[in-house]
Amino acid sequence: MTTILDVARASGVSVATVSRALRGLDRVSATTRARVLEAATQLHYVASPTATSLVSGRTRVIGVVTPFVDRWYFSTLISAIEKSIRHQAHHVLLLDLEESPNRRLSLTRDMVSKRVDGVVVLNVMLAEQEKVLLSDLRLPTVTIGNTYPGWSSVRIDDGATVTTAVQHLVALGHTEIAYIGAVLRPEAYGAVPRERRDAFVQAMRDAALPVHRGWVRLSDWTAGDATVDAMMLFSEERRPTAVVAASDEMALGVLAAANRAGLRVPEELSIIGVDDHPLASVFGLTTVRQDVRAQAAMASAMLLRTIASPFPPAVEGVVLPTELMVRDTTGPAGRG
Amino acid sequence: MTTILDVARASGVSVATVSRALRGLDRVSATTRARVLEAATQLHYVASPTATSLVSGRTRVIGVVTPFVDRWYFSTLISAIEKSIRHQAHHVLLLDLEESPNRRLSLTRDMVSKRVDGVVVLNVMLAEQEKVLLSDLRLPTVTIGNTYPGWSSVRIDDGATVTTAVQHLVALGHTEIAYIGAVLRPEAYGAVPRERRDAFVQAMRDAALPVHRGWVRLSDWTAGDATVDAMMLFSEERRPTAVVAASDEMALGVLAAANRAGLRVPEELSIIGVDDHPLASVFGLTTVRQDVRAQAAMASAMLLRTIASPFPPAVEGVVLPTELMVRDTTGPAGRG
DNA sequence: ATGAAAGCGCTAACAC
DNA sequence: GTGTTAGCGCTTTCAT
Repeated sequence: MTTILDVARASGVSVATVSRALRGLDRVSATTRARVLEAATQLHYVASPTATSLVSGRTRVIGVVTPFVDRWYFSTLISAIEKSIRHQAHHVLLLDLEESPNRRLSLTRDMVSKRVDGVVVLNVMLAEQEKVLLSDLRLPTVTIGNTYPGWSSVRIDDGATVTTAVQHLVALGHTEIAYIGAVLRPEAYGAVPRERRDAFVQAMRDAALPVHRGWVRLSDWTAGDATVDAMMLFSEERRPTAVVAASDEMALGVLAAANRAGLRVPEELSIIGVDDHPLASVFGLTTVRQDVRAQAAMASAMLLRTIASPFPPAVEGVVLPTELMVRDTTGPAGRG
Repeated sequence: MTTILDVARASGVSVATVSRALRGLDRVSATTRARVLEAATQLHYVASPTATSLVSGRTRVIGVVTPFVDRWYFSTLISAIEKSIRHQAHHVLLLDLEESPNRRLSLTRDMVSKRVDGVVVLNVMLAEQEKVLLSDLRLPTVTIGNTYPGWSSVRIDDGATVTTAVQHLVALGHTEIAYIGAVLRPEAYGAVPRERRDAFVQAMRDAALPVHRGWVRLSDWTAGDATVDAMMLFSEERRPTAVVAASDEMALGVLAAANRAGLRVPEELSIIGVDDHPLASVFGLTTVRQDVRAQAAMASAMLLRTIASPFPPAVEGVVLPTELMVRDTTGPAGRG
């Protein structure tokens, strides 16, 4: 490994000058700088991030706290965060809290302490202790999806997504509407599932429509689970004419179930999701779109700004818009 | 931030003793160790990874070089790698090479130099220069999917997946078989697309079946692209009775296209994919399964072993088995 | 404009 | 068993 000392020797100056020259600081003559750069390139010199961090106290690493890394919403956020910060020479350290299907890891001090300059929390429901940890450490924190007092956040209006979905169906004349996507594990998914579920109930009430017993199904937020739920729904005597799924992945599960049950979509069953997952357009799924990458970009920018700023972090809450994408899985009621 | 010195003062010993005590080394009396531990806990002490790295020369960070982070195959690998190394107190640094739809970043010296202890390369086709870089840096490297001389690898027999798929269809009596998943950008996807495509042609030849002009479709390895390709296929006079897709995501795209074109599956069209994507079982997609998480676990274990070993890395090439999963999208030919 | 030297927080070699 | 001390590779005063 070539060190700064090697470069210094090769260019006949001191390490201090090399440091200045390479970082583009003042008080280095043009000729010296050229010489140093030459030597550095020659020797393939890269400053040790470790040593730089030790002296500067900054790691240029952002911790991304996430309940999953292999689900679309989360991997898309992670991807977009990385792309937003790479240009500022920052890196992503994965802080994956997934442990097993029914348990998650706690965010602990040794995961973040002296390791990261800031944290982006992706839609997990943090325990009090975990929040205290980040606060104690004075780590600038921005959340995506959830909100916590004292921290900046970027999100969509989750209730509104489902309200929009219900209103779309109501406008099509549907009255028999079921909902898939209530939640089993709030600590893994944050407040979003509850918000969407509550919004469903409220929107139905606002439309003076009944919410049938058993038509608000629990689900573990996966397509497979949603398929099972939908099959239950379809196997009963009285069937809904439309289903609102709290995510597109679940909506696809419902679509698959409908296919299997021989229900024509949308003639006999309308389906609407939330997200605009890449497969939504492929399957012609009507959905309420959210811009996941934009949320990641905003959150990253806010975090980097806070880290760079000498002032105490300003708390801002950004709510990004969503958009109804009418495609082929929703249609007028009463054609079955 | 509390440092080792704080702990030393609090427990009335030297920093050296604190260091030994906390790391469970010999030559520390039980009582002293207890006192140090007590103080450390009290003060919420966590050793600075930065300082430790500087002196040890090891970062306990593994770089994961990937062409995408938000696609199923890659995010699943990343997730599984993280879970395999977290127990050994190692972390994942994302080295995301995705830049824009049609270009990727180069792996550069400053991404890895002095930053990571080893690298897992996920199915990217590295340029000569990038390989030389990793070799120069003497970074232990394990690849998943691709193989390179001199590096250990974990993969499946990509050709065999497609051969299995073709043979399954042939056994069902199909003779008019199309293929979706040839490749546009080898540098982004590695050798896999070509291997699968070649295997298709060979398997057809072995079965004495013709490969029709235009029935080996290019695709950018996404469901959306596959849908477009499939629609082209379906719009022609002569239609295949079966389609082999090089991935499940593409197979789902074909399925969506079939739905749209009003083709009954599997009566009028059989579809088979590769992967066993979570949505494959949901949609009843017949596929050739690969165990992505197992590949990640093996590769991680090999890499960690190499890093820990004082000996020069042994090069091993592991090939994991695949398995035909017959579901509902394939059926006998000639029922359309 | 440049250099000498202190120090970031820790580990390891050596002394006692 | 425990302490002293010399670095690890950089940045940053402070001299000159």
